[in-house]
Amino acid sequence: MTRESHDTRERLLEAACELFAAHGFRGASVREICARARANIAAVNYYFHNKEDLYLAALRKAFALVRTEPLRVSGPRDALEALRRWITDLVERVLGAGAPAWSLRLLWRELLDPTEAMTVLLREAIGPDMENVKTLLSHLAPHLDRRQGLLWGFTVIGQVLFYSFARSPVLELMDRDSYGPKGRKMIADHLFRLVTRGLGIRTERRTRRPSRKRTGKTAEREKRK
Amino acid sequence: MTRESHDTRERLLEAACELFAAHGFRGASVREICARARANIAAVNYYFHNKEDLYLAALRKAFALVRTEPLRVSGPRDALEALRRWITDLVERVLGAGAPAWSLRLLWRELLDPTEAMTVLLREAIGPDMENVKTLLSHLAPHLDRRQGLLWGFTVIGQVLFYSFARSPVLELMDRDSYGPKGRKMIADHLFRLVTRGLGIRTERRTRRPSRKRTGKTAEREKRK
DNA sequence: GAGGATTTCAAACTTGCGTTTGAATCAAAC
DNA sequence: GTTTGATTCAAACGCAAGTTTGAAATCCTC
Repeated sequence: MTRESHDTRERLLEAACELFAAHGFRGASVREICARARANIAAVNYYFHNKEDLYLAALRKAFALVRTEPLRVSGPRDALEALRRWITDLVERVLGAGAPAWSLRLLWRELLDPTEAMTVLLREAIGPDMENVKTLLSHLAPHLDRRQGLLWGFTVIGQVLFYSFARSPVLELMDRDSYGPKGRKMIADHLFRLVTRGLGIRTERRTRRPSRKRTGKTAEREKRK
Repeated sequence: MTRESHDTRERLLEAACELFAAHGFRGASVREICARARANIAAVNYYFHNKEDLYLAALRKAFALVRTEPLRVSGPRDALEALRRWITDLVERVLGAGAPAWSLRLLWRELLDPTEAMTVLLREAIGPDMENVKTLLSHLAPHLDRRQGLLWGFTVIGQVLFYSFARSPVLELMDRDSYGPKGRKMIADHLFRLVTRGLGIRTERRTRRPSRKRTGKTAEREKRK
C-alpha cells in the first residue's frame, strides 16, 4: 500500500463523510463522492468493497469523533467550576466551528433509522456524557435520586443536541447565520444558570462587580469574548 | 368523484405517510406505496401529479397533527397555571400514546434535510409554540429581552422534542419500555419546576398540599374547546 | 530498464426508480 | 343501449444509480 493510494482512500472517506452526512446514504451517490474526492468511479469499489461498507467506515469515523472522555472531579469545591467547564465544553464540541458538522448529522440519521448494531455505538456516544453528569450532580446535589439525576442530565444534553439537530429553524428564529462564539457562550451561560438555579445552588455571582478579580479561570473565559 | 375513488386517494396518502416516515422521501418507492395502498402504480400520478407532491401532502397532514393553537392568557395571575398547562399539553401531544409516531418522524426528516419550501411549514409548526412561550414569558418575566425569551422557549420545546427524537436511548437509560403517564407527568413536572426556578418565580405550591389523584386536569383541557 | 504488482481509468452492464401511455373498466346520465 | 367522464390497469420509457470490466498507467523491486 503506497502513500499515494492511501491518499485517495482517505480523500474518498472524507468526501463520503461529508456527502453521506449532507444527503444521507441513498441521497449521496457514488459518482458524486468520487467526483469530490477527485477519484475514479471504480475507486470506491476498489478500496471499500461496497457503497455500504464505505458508509460503515464513515460511521465509525463519526462516532470516534463524538466520543468524550470521562470527567474527574476531586471534590464538591470545584464541582461548580467543573459543571461550567463541562457545559461549555459540550457546547463547543457539539456546536463549535471546529466540530465537524457532518459527524453529528450522521448520528442523527442513524438515530432516525436505527440499526441493531448502531444502538450500541449510540450508547457509547451518549453514555460517557451521562456518567459525567451523574458524578457532577452527586457533588452538587446529593439529595437527588437516580431518576431526577437523569432528568437533569437530559436537560443539558438534550438541549445542546437540540440546538445541533434543529439548527436551521433555530438559527432562523435567532436571525443568525451560524452559532458564533458569542451565541455559543450565550447558550452555555443559559444552560449553566438554568441548572444552578434549578438545583438551588449559589453561584456567588450575585454581587455585580466585574472589577473584582476572580480566579484565573473566569478571567480567561471573559477574555475569550 | 365517487366514494371509491376518494378511498384510494386516502389509502394512498396514508400509505405515503407511513412509508415516507419510515424510510424517507428517497427510501420509500412509489411502487411500495402503491402496493401497500392496494392501488396501481399510476395512481400516485393520477391523484397527486408527482411523487414530490404526494410527499408534500403527507407533510401537510403530519404538520396539521402536530400543530398547536395559540394561547390566550388574560393576565399575570393565571399565567403560571397556563404555563403548567401548556407544558403538560406539549408533553402529551409529542410523547403521548395518542400522537402518531410517523408524523414526528416526518418532521425529524425535514429538520435534517430542510427544503426552502419546508422552512415555511416548519415555522408554522414551531412558530405557534414559540409565540405561546413569548406571551407566557411576557407575563411571567417581563424583564427578559427577546433573545433570552427565545432561549427559554428552546429550553422547553427542545427538551420535549429531544425526548421524542432520542426516544430509544433515553428509554433504555430509564429502564422503561415507553413513556407511560407517570413518566410523562414526571417530565412535565421537571420542565415546569425548571422554568419557574430558573426565572425566579414563586410557585406558592410548597405550602399547598396537592391531592394525589387529580382527574380535574383532563376535564379542564376538554373545556378549552 | 524489465517485470510484476498496484492503482487508475473510461466505458459498459444491470437494476430499480419515477413517470408516461393508451387501452380497459366502471358508473351513472341521457 | 349508448355516451360520457372518471378511474384502473399492464406495459413500456428514459434515466440515474451501483457495480463490473479489462486495459492503460503508475509504482516498486530486482
